[in-house]
Amino acid sequence: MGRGMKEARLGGGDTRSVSQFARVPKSTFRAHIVDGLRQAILRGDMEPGSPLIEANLASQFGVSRGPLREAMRQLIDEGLLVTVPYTGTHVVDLSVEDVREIYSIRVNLEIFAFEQIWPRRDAQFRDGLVRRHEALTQCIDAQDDAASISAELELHGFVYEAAGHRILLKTWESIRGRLQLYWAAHHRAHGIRGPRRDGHDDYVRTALGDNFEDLRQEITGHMARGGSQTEAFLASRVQEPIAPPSLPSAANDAGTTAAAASRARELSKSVE
Amino acid sequence: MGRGMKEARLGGGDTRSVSQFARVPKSTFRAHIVDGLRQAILRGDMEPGSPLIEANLASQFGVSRGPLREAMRQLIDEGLLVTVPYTGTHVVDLSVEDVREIYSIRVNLEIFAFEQIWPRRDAQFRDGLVRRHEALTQCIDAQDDAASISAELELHGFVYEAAGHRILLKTWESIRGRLQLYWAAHHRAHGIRGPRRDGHDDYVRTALGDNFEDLRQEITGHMARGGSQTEAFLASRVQEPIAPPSLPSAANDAGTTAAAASRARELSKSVE
DNA sequence: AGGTGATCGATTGTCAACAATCTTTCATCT
DNA sequence: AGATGAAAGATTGTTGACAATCGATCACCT
Repeated sequence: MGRGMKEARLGGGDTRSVSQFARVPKSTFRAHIVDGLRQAILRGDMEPGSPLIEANLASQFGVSRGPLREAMRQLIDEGLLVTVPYTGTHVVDLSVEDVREIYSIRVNLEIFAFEQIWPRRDAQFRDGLVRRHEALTQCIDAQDDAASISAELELHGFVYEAAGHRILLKTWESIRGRLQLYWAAHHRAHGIRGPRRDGHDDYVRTALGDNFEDLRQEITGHMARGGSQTEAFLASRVQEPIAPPSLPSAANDAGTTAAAASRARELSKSVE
Repeated sequence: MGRGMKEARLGGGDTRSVSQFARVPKSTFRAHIVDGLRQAILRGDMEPGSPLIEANLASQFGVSRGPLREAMRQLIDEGLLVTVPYTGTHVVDLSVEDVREIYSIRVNLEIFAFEQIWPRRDAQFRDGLVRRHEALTQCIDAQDDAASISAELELHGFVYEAAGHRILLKTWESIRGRLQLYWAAHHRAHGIRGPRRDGHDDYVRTALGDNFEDLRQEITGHMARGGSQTEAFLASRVQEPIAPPSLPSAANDAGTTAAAASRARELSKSVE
């Protein structure tokens, strides 16, 4: 049926017309779907725990199941989806332990990022940081919570990008998705989100200052504040997945498949 | 064909099963191929930079291209393969910068791992560490270089497992592959590998001691030694790329997430 | 000769159908 | 009734064929 419609779809959905001489990204359906799906998940179009069925998503994206499966596989590796063979794939439902881990390793990674860039901080770095801080403040003033989440992630993410450390950046990106996912859920549940308007003033100030130790302490404290707030919220939920076995190397489990599947009620809304 | 095999890989997690009622064997061709391919790559069956063609591998594994593609996609995400759409997929060829990044972040992650487990070190931890250290020493004495590499990775990996931090562990695993890949190449090129027999004595001693600061310095020094040795090797070979002529270490990333990393990195330098 | 454009082979991307497996439902038995 | 087991429906896993793209080769034009 749709063999000949590929070109039209490809040209229509892409927004890369103004590149001066930038390498045109070789387009693949898979790449587009990864972006679209990730965006849909992070935007909260599908609640944590809700199932994703390949056939539906494939038709919604207008492609066949092949490319869609590969895209899903990538999001699984990113930690945004969890899957059980022959059974189903769901949006990840973060446990208290997960969020705790994210915050704890964030402290470590972000300090490492600053170690990398500390002697190389220049005007460009300063401007980038300040600009993103201002953007964040404006979003908070406008009480646009979704934008505030993105702006805060942009602010922190800028440090990772500026560090010029590819492995570090990739690690951050794999964490960022889940962090954003959690913040979105937190926001939906609590109505209002938490970042105070001056929550990042000290962060930016010490980041541009001359005392690394001050920055280290600020980051530690910053994360501790976010972490405790986070855990309080998660603890208030009754969900509480299975306690991991008391040993290291606890395999991650999406909880009992029956519970997860039956709990999944809201089917996927339109994704586009 | 036979479907009832073993080994299952849940998304993101490892194929570990613990309790007596562990989730069993749901088999997937993809899971088997991922393991087999990874093993082949790490074992050095295919040189860094050599191409992987889907049709050949598919017939070689006795499956169709679908599952094989998904398996390759996972190894791409792990950083063991690099791909260019419509063009080809190759075993990653690490650059000096890559190895430098690996070593630098290893210092950070391993110290973090010890921070996590430091107050919880018990007899089991001590035994595990000592046992792996002995295994490593034996491999070195036997002059079995391949086994030495695995043993050394087992020793360090044990710390990450014992930390009980899933994100940390996954990050380590994503690094471990490339590290092993590099060590194998190093070994093939130099004939003999480098770890002195007593190279880890101080490491294990401080890891089981009472002074965290000593351990921190030992790890930093340990990695610095490995790193400098590494860079000397890579620098010596920088003028002589491998057999495949038009090769890649310049722009080795796919149109997926890795592209974003490199793109962001370039952006931080260029104007905007 | 040097550059230019078409052609061919090889490889990856995509599709639609088929097979295996899981979950649920419902009839059956104790 | 409660448990047990078989059939049905739904979803994922797998396959082989087809289409799009890339790189190299070679004829052709200036």
